[in-house]
Amino acid sequence: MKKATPRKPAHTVTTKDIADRTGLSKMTVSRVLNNHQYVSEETRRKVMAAVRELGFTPNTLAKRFFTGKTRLLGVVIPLEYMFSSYYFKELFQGVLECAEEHGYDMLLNDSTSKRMPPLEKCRGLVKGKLVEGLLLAAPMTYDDYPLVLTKEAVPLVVTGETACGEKVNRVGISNRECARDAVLRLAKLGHRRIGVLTFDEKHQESQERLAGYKEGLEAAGLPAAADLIVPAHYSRREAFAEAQRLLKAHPDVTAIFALNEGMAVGAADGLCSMGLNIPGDISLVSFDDSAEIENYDPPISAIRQFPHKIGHSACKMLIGILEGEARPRKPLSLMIDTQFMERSSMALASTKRGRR
Amino acid sequence: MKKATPRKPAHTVTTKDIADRTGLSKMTVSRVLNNHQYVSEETRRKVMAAVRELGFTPNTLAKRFFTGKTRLLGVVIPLEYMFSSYYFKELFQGVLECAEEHGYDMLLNDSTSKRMPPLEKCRGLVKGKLVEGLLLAAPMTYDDYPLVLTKEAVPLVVTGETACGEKVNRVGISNRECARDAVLRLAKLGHRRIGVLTFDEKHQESQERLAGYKEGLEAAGLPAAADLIVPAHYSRREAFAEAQRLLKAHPDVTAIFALNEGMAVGAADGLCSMGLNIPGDISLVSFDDSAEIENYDPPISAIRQFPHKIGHSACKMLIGILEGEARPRKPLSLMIDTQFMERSSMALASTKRGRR
DNA sequence: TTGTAGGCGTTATCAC
DNA sequence: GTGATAACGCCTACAA
Repeated sequence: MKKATPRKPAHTVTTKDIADRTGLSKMTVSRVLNNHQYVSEETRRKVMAAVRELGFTPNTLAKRFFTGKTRLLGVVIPLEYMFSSYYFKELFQGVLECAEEHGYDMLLNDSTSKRMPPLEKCRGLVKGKLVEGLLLAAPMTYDDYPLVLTKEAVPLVVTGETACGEKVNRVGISNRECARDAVLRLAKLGHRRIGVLTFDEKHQESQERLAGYKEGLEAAGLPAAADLIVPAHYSRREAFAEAQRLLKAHPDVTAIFALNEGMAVGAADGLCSMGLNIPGDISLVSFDDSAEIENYDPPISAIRQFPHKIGHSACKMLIGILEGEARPRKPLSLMIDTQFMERSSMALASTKRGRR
Repeated sequence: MKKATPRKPAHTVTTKDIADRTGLSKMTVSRVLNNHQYVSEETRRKVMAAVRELGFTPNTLAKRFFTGKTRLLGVVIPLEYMFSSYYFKELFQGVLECAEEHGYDMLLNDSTSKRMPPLEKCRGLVKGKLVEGLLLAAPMTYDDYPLVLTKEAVPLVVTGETACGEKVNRVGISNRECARDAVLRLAKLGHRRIGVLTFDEKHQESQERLAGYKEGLEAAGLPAAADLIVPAHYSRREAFAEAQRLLKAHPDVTAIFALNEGMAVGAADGLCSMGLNIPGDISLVSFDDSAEIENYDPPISAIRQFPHKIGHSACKMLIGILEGEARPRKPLSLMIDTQFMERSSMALASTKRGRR
C-alpha cells in the first residue's frame, strides 16, 4: 500500500469526492459536468448540489492532459521591437478575442529574449506538448526559425512579413501594394520627386514597402530615384535630421513618404523646424497610422492597418489548422485590407521650391 | 481488452518506448532524463542514444499534471488602456525574464475584454488548476477583483496602484512621494503657482499622484490651489487645450506638472503654439518618461520608472509566494525606485508673465 | 440511465 | 543501481 501521491497542498476536491457524497459513480458525475445526454434530472440536481457544497472545480489540466489537447497556443512577439503600441495592442486584442471564442489560452513568449533563442524555446513548447501551435508576431527578417519549425511540421501562423517566402502560413497586409498606391496618389497630385525614409534593408517589411515605392514610381512613369532613398532606421530622431538633409541636398523634392509612423513624425518635425510648410512646400505620407499622426498639425495622411483583424484572423487560421482534419498542403496566406487615410498633409505639388 | 485511448494522432514516443528499446524500465529512463543520482554511466548512454534515435521529448504536460505544479502563471493586463508602450514593453520583459529564469510560463489575459469579466476568468484559471498564480498588471481603480481573489486565497501580485488598499500583494512605485518631490523641485526654483494636469479621479494612480502634488505644495508652504487642478483624462489632445485654457485663466501660473507622459507632450505642444517659451515662460514636468519626452524640444524633465524591474520583482514575488512554505500573513508590498530626470524644461520661475 | 475497467505519461515510494 | 507498483484526475469504451 504505497502511495505515489506527490504533494497535496490540502485536499483537492475531485469527481471522486462528488461521487462518494452523492452515492453515484465518478462517471455519472463526469457526465453531469459535461452536459451529457441520458442523465436523470434527479441525478443532475444531486450532483450539482454536491458540487456547490464541496466547492468543486474540474481540473482543467487533467482534462486537457487526458484528451491530449492542451488548448494552449504559444504567441511569440519581438518585445524588444514592439515600437508601435497601437499595433500590438490591437493585435493582442484580436488574438485573445479569437482564442477566447474558441476556448484556447495563450502562452506569451519573447523572441528577442537574450536567455533562449526562439527556435529552441518554440520547439520545446511544441515538442513538449505544452502548446498545440504557435502564433509568431512580426518576426524579424533574419529570423528563419518559422521556416525551420514549419519543416518540422509544427503548426504555426506568422503575422506580418517574413523572410521565409511563401513557405509559412501567414496573415498580413500587402505592404508592397499599399506603398505603391501611396506613391501613385502623390504622383497624381503632381509630385515627381518623392523622397522615401526607409528603416532597414535587412528587414523584410522595409524591403516590401520600398519595392512598392519603386513600383509606384514606375507605374506613374517617374524615373527611379536611388538618391531619394534615405535610411533612417526606424528612428524618429534620425528621420528628423535625414529629412532636413534630403531637402537641402535635393531642393526639387516635393513629397516625402515615411515607411513607418515614427519616421513620419520625425520628418514632419524636421521639416517644420526648417521653416517648411506642410503641405504648402512639401507633402507627407506615413506608412502606419497612430494617434500622433492623426493629431499632428497638420494631420498626416497615412496607410492604416487593422491589427485587430490581423490578430483575430491569424489566430483563427491557426485554430483551423489544429482542428482541421488534415494539414493544408500549401502554406496558407491571408491578406487583410488596409485603408488610406487622406488628411491634410498632402496637396498639389508646389513648384516654388522645386525650380529655385 | 478495451482501451480508453482518446485519440492518438500518430504515435507519441514515450518513456515506455525508450524503456522497451533499451531493455530498461520506465523508471530508469525517467531517472536519466531528470539527472537523478545513482545511474550508471552505461545506462545513461544507452538511454540517451535511444532518446535520440526515437526522437523522444518528455511530455511537459503529463509531468506538470502529475506533480500538480503547472508552472504556469496568469498575467493579466488591461489591453484597452495599454497606452504607454515603453512601460508595458519593459514590464513584460521583466516578467518574462524572471519567469524563464525560474522555469515558468506565462498565460496572457486581458482584463478589459468584453467577453468575460476578469474576476470570473481569473477564478476559472486558478480554480481549474491551470495556473498557479496571477500577476495583475496595473488594474483600473474600480477593479476590486484582486481583493476578491486574494480573499479566496488565490496567490497573486499586483503591479501599480490598486483600489484594494494594502490588502493585496503589490509591487510598484511611490506615486505620492514622486509627485511630492517633483512639486518641491519646482517650488525650489521659485514657482508658486503650479498647475497640474490629472487624468481621472476614479483612477487610483491619478489620486495618488494628485495627493502627492498637494502634499508638495503644503510642504513648500504654498497654498492649496484647487483652481489649478485640471483634468485632461489621459488625453494628449485634451491636455493641449486644457494647458492653454489654464494659462489664459491664470496668467500667474509659471509651471505645469503633467501626471502622465502623454499629457505632458500635449501640454508642451499647446504652450508652444500659444507662443510661450519652455522653460523661459513656463516650466514643465512629466510624470513618466518616454522617448518623445526625452527628445522633445526642449527635453522635458520627467519622473522615470523602471518597469523592467517592477515586472521582474513582481514575478519573483509571486514565485516566492508559490514556492515558499507558508503564505505570508500580511500582504507584501515592494516599492521600486524611480529617478528624476532633470532636463531643460525646468528653470527659475519667470516673473514676466506672472505680474502681467 | 448508470456503473466498471482501464489508461493518458509521468514520477514517488519502496523493495530488491 | 534498478525495477515493480501505484497514483495524479479525468474520460472513452463497453457492459449492465
